[in-house]
Parts: sequence; structure tokens; C-alpha cells
Amino acid sequence: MSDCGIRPTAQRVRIASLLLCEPQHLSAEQILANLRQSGARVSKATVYNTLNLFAAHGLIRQLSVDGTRAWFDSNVDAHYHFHDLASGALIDVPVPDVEFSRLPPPPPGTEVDGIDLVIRLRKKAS
Amino acid sequence: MSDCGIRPTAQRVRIASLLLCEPQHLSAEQILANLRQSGARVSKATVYNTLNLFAAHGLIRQLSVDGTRAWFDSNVDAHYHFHDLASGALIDVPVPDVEFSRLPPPPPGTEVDGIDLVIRLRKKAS
DNA sequence: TTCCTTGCAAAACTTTTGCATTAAA
DNA sequence: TTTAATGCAAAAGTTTTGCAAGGAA
Repeated sequence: MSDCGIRPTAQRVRIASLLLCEPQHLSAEQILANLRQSGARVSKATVYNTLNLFAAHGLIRQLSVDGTRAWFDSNVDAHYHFHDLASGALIDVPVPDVEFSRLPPPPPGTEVDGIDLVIRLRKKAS
Repeated sequence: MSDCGIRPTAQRVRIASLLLCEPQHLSAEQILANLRQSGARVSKATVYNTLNLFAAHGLIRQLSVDGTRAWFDSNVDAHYHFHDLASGALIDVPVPDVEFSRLPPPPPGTEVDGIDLVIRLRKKAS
């Protein structure tokens, strides 16, 4: 963490270890609740500050999947998502599982910064 | 509009003609401002009610592109989007411009409801 | 000490809701 | 006349900000 020029305070270390020990999709509120349950003294403002800081340094990725809130993804490798509409769950889809045989050329003066792919899932009818 | 069982009130007709006369991506606030500029008497609550109503009936589509607000797309045909990170602009990408040669199978008990594809664009470096 | 970070509360924003009034059928 | 939609203001939910106090270097 200090590699990035981020000062490793107690709160930041706890947030980092919560997110980075395994791939997860968490909201700010979930992170706050989780930290407090495990006895940490953290404020909501610090959680948001820290998540924004981590995202700015590329340690985590912020997702816009539903309009309701931001989700923070500890997997910063390129990948895509399933979104289960019934449960709201997010499931990672590795890059090799998707292959594009055609993509539109970016408009003049622009280049592709990244591709966000969300495959929405519903309960099977049949 | 009344085909869908929606009562065509003055406000709804104005919102519909603003959105549906040409393909557009607008926020609720933009729609409200636009209507008031053209002399309409509309409240914010009615704009939101109407947009949610139209979306529920499949007349428009709600997009989650950035976390900041919802965008309402008057193009309900299947399609994808470019998202210009510099300007925030959304540009439609027609379905035939994208071709998937591989997609992951949906998890057991689920089926694909839809695919949201957003190609993020930045200013070309070179 | 000096600078950065935290916590708290309040503010800012988007979206929803309650309720009396108004308009549509 | 009956039912549904509107407008306003207030509420709800998420995220940001201001500022005094606390902690790291």
C-alpha cells in the first residue's frame, strides 16, 4: 500500500485487508458494517475517502451496475460481470470466457479506455 | 401512448415527444429543464414518475453508466454504447457492430436477460 | 512540529413519497 | 362523479465536505 504513496493508517489497512484478501464486490455501507462488527473504529467519511483513494490508485475498481449505489471490486484485472437481477449478486466473468469477433472502431480522436460488459441474469423460465 | 394503458396527460405527452421524437440520452434534470424552458408547467416529481412509468412499459430504457445519475435512453431497440469519459457523452452502438464469438454459459437456473456493453473512450494519446 | 488523516455533523445530490389539489374519463 | 395524475414539500438514500481533534513522520 505504501508503495503507492498511500500512508498506511489503521483504517486503511483494515479496509485493504477486507477487500483485498479475496475477490469481492462490496458497497461502502457493507464495508463500514463489516469493519464495525469486527470491532474497528471507523467513520463513514473515512470509508468513502479510502475507497476513492484506493480507486484513484488502481487498487480497486468502482462499478456502476445498478443506479442505487457504487460497488467496489477488489479484482482490478480486466474482467466482466454477471448480474443476477433476482439477488443483486455480481459474479466475475474472466476475460477468456468472452471473445469479440467484431467491435466498432472508436470515433476519430478517441481510443478505447476499457470495456464494461454486464450480462444480466434472470431466473430460468422453463 | 394510450395503447399501453397510460393516460396521456399534458405532461406525459410533452415528456414523450421530447424523448421519442429523436434518439436521445437525457437525465431527469435535463428533461425538467428542457420542458420548463419551453414553457411547460411540470414538477420534478412528475418527471420522475413519468420516466419510471415509461421505463416500466418499455417505452424508454434506463441506463447505469456512471454512478452519478440515471440516463434515459429513448432507443429501446437492443444496442450498446460508447461512453466518452472526457465529455460524458453517450453514443449508440448498433447491435451488428458488435459480434461475440464466445460468451460464458449462464449459471444453472438462470438465463440471460440482456447484455449491457459500454465501451469507454478517452482522448487519443498519439 | 508539520502535514496528513480521522470523525462527526452538516451539506449536496438524486430519487421517492405523502397528501391536498387538479385534471382526465 | 369517480378515478388517477400533478405539484409541492418533505423524506430517504448515497456520497461529499468543512472543520476541529488526533496520529504519523
